[in-house]
Amino acid sequence: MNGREEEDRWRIKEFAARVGVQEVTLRAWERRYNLLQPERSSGGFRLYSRADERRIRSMQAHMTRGIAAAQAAALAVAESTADRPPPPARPGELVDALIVAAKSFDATRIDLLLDAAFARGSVNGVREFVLPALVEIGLQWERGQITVGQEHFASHLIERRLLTLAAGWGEGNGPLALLAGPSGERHTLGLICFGLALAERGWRIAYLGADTPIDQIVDAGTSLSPEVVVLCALQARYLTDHAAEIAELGRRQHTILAGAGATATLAQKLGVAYAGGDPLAEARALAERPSSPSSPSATTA
Amino acid sequence: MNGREEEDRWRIKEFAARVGVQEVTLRAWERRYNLLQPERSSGGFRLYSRADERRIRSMQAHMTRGIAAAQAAALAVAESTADRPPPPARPGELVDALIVAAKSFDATRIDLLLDAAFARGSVNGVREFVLPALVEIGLQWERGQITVGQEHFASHLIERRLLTLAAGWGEGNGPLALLAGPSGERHTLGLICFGLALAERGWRIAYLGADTPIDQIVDAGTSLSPEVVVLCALQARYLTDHAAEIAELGRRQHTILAGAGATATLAQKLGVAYAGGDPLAEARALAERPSSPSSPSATTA
DNA sequence: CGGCACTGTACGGGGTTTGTATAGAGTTTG
DNA sequence: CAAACTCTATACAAACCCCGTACAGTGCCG
Repeated sequence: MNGREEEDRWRIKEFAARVGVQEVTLRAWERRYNLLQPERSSGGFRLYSRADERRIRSMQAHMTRGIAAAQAAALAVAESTADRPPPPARPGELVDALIVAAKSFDATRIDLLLDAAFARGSVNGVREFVLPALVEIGLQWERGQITVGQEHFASHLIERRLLTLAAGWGEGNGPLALLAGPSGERHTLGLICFGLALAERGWRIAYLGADTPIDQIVDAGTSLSPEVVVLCALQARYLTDHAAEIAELGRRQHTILAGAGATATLAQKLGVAYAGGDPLAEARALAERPSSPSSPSATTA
Repeated sequence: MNGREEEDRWRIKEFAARVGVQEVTLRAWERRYNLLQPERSSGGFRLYSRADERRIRSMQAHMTRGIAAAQAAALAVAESTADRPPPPARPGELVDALIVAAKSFDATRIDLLLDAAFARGSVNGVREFVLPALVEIGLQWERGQITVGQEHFASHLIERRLLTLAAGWGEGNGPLALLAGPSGERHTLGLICFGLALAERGWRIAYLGADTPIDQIVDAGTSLSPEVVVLCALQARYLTDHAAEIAELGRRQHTILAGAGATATLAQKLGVAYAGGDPLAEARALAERPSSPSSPSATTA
């Protein structure tokens, strides 16, 4: 974390744990894709560096986008070889710059920053930048370092930008996902991220936005017959307030609860699925599922 | 900004899911229509590129309009083979080329064309190219010669590009203009053009974007105290819905209504100014006015 | 009505990719 | 020195993918 390039070196076991890839697999990737070039100890042990970690992470990011291992590795290598004069200023700096821009109502600047954030692909931008920025903005707001207007301004712009990124996500012929926030809920960003991640995998998104009455969601559901319906709420009450309707919805459509307001137990009680974590990871899991399970009853807990 | 050569490559399964066409069918289209030319992995697996995706989407767009597969494929191939290298010089040709690029979902090509359009200055590019292109796109859309998806695709790209052009328009010492679209309004291009024209004449721009709640505009207005506030809406109701607040805003700041949704009578009723025409001309007129009229009451009809 | 072209899909035999397992031998470390 | 770690090389199996051919449904035409 401190500015200097610490000469960290990890042996394979620790490195494997660090990046979440099995040791065998690390060796295979090194051999097959030439992805890693760890130094060696005098006795021949691999010593991985931060650069290796970056390559692994990059490869993983590409794989979550649905690119096969070999191609993902090639991309990761190309990236790390390419001259990168504008090192995507570590996320923290971007977030700070964003806050400054928000304080002076400088939408153009914010858009530029978002450009930088998304330069490496929208999903990565969201994960590394947008989500952290939102957290930070929320914190500053709580601490009174930023006004409601500024907070709205920034999140509104981010939302608009994400929606721009989402241009045409309703087009095409991929499987269809219906996204909505139940009525009362006003936050859309989690929902949009979910949608972006799915769209990146070729899904078609029907986006109803936040604060949508359940019956309207049901309506849309029956008329569009999507592969899946995603309800995202940051507070449980927006879901529990409509428990009966949601359960009913779940009986007709494959339905998923997401967002901080959702819990596995609640989902189970309502007989619907639950996506608890990071929207990006959840979307990937969903995209990888065997598609169209004709009986929409699985309460995958 | 867009020199990325790190091209994604998808294997057939992912690609099929992405474009919503079965794998068998993809192979058939490749064989029968010569639509796709995927690279091959060393072992012979197909590796599809973005260009392939564009061709598929273009073909699908044609098919949804009722054209048979073979013809649709031929059209898609023709579009993708169309004059790629020569970035045309005459405005009319540029517009045509843009439409072609939009039809084949070719973002890179559109960016290239915009490059050419803006080579002689942003405002000229806007007047001679972007505005005519938007008009033409609208016409083709009405005539059913272009799909909604293609239209959105193009206008989002143009918007993003214009905003990039607008980088730094908030800096300097000129008079400050605050630009915003009232909530509900989602179109930004007119607003941005207005801002670009003002910026060209030395104005500083604070850009809040479209779909901004009025109270937030007021907020920003009091904190930035601009020379003028410009509200742009394509439909009258976005203005009339907030008549009272706008009138109130007009009492504090020199306020201008613009866009097709604004009318002289409406402006007069709200006690604010009105800019009826082409954004570029209006911006010029505004810039030429004797600045800071200390009594913000002129309802220039 | 019988061809006929067009299209999307099915099948089966045979390669590829990729994560993981195993075995035997060497290295680090307390 | 022994326990814990690693190394290389080889081997697998599951999931993927390739190709050629065949087939059924549809719409068109003589």
